[in-house]
Amino acid sequence: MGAMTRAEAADMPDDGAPRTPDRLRRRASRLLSQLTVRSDRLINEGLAQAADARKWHYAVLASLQDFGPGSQATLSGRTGIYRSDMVGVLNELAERGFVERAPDPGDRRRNIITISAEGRRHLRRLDKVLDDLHDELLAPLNPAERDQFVQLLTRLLDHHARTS
Amino acid sequence: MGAMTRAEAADMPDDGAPRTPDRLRRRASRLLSQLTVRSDRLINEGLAQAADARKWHYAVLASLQDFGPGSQATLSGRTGIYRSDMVGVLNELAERGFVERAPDPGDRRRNIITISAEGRRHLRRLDKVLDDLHDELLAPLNPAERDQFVQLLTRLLDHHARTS
DNA sequence: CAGATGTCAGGGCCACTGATATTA
DNA sequence: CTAATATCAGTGTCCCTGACATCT
Repeated sequence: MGAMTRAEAADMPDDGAPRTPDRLRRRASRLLSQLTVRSDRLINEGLAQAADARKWHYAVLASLQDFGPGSQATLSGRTGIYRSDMVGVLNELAERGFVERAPDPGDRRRNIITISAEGRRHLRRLDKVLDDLHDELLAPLNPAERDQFVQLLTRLLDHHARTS
Repeated sequence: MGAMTRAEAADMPDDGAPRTPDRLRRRASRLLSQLTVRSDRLINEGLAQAADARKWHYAVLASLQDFGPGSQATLSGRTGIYRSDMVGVLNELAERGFVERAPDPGDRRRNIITISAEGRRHLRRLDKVLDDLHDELLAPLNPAERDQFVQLLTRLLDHHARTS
């Protein structure tokens, strides 16, 4: 190999900073992205199969139910969905009669999005499906640990949401 | 409007299962994906800027350093990078002289990937950069909480890795 | 033959950018 | 004029599939 004169075997602690053999498994960023892939798949497949829905549907409907009607830009801010992607999500929800999109008479640039009675019914269903899916997602943790996990995630997210 | 005859205000607890007003903020799946977006961006931008690297580079180099040389399929298994994407990553690493790709004399389907002395040097640099970036990522947590967080993530990931 | 390997082409999802027409 | 809004077109990344030639 040529460079082997100085740095020999792969498990010698003198060159490559081996620390502990599982640095790959301990990096929080890697754990996060790998777990999120599984979580997203679990949620999306579960919602698709049990309610013909996507996670965006839930975000929009819950935002409407909990904070009232709003423009698409407002919903974008509440849910974290991009304005450009919001159009498609609302089309899907409006097609199924879960929301209504009406022009704002006071500001004709805006649409005012409202949740319908069917939308509320659908939201209740989604909440039940999501409860089950989160039970599966968090299965290895007991209730106290689940709270702890959510609390840690929240603190991290809040910090980085304000920062950026 | 029109369905408003039956189900009135958006904050009435009788139809849409309002529980607590922040159901959107408490769903672990949402916290996970939102935090992962920030984390991935932090890591990728940090690595790009400080070391002209991507996170895949770290995964491959650390795997080689900690577990020794291997075929591309082996590395794929160790790092979680898809075989189809591994090609490109190894091309980038080989271009910069961090790994060497040599045909396996014992099995001519395989390439054996080896980390070079320069690769080891680069890996040490990446580890330092990643330490700083994780310090930023986990800034709101004290050391005990960071361990706890990593431990919770590990348990969840292990559970879902075995399941699927 | 079945099966593993490296490679390439491409799909789908998602975060994100940029442009445009409309309106305030 | 500027700024905001809804919309559309398109980019880049990542996870993943499918196909192929080569080799065991």
